[in-house]
Amino acid sequence: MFYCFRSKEGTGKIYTHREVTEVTSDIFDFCCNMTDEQDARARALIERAAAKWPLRILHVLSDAGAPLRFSRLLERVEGISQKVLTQTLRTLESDGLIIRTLYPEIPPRVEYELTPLGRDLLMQVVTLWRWIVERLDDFDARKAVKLTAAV
Amino acid sequence: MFYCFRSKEGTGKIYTHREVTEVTSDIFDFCCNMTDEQDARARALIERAAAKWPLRILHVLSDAGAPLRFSRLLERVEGISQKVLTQTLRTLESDGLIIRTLYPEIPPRVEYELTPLGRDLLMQVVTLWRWIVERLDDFDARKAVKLTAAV
DNA sequence: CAGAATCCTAATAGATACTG
DNA sequence: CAGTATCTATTAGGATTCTG
Repeated sequence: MFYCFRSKEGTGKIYTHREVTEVTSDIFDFCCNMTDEQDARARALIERAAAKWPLRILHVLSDAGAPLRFSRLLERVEGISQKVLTQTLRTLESDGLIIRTLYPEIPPRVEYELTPLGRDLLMQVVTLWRWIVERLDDFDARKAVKLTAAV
Repeated sequence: MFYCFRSKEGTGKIYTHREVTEVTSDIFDFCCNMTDEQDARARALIERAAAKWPLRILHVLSDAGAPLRFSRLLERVEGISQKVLTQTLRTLESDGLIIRTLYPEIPPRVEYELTPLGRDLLMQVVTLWRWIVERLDDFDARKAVKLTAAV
């Protein structure tokens, strides 16, 4: 998704900021100050979380307010295939966003539920989603203006 | 990316919230109150913006602090091909995130620059990115705990 | 210079059948 | 029930060539 936000001008130094973007410089200082390891890990993490289904699954789990079985998830996450659901749940689990609990009965029962981290990540993303929905009408080439003209 | 955050239980009603998720209910009320059109448009928009290259391109433009020519973008967005850069720029332009200016000289010169909307979207996303980087060590299955146990 | 057009591949998703 | 295994279809993206 986001891919490396660090500036990679050889040394990794950030490009010079002009007046017009000065307001954002602390944000990009943060990008610049990440270590290579942080950058790589965050990048991999977000690449996984921003894939087609993960956030939808987190939302369904949050909505349910209780652990859900595999088959319930398959019903509620409309359009997902069983294979992809399995794959995605495994990834979410290994990232610590959900917990998988196996009850060794016959037939087997498996329940998935959010972790606090998973819930918090979802809330962060919904905040971004809300920001976008509120400005939906602005995302239009006909309303585009140059930064320099606007400041 | 995020895909439909609305609950689609037939009528579109939101699932009942249990105590444990009550804190998030206003956020999900927002999801629930979106119209179908808002949902579809936001979904399409985010699907485009969350693709492999768009945010990287916005960041390079922001970093530059000035309009950049096509060939400069091709250099600075490391790893992108000419075809994909062209495609992505067209999409960003039609969403009002960047402005393309053609100077009809010979040879032709084309400059791309951020719009205020593009800059703001980038900042929103970087905010999310920062939130994630700060919690990077928590994204680990070994640290996962159940929500009910944690609250 | 800034692209358009074409061809090609590599990764993903979907569908289906099978199993502890 | 909750998967795994296998195959096919789709598609994003890369490499190359060409042009106003």
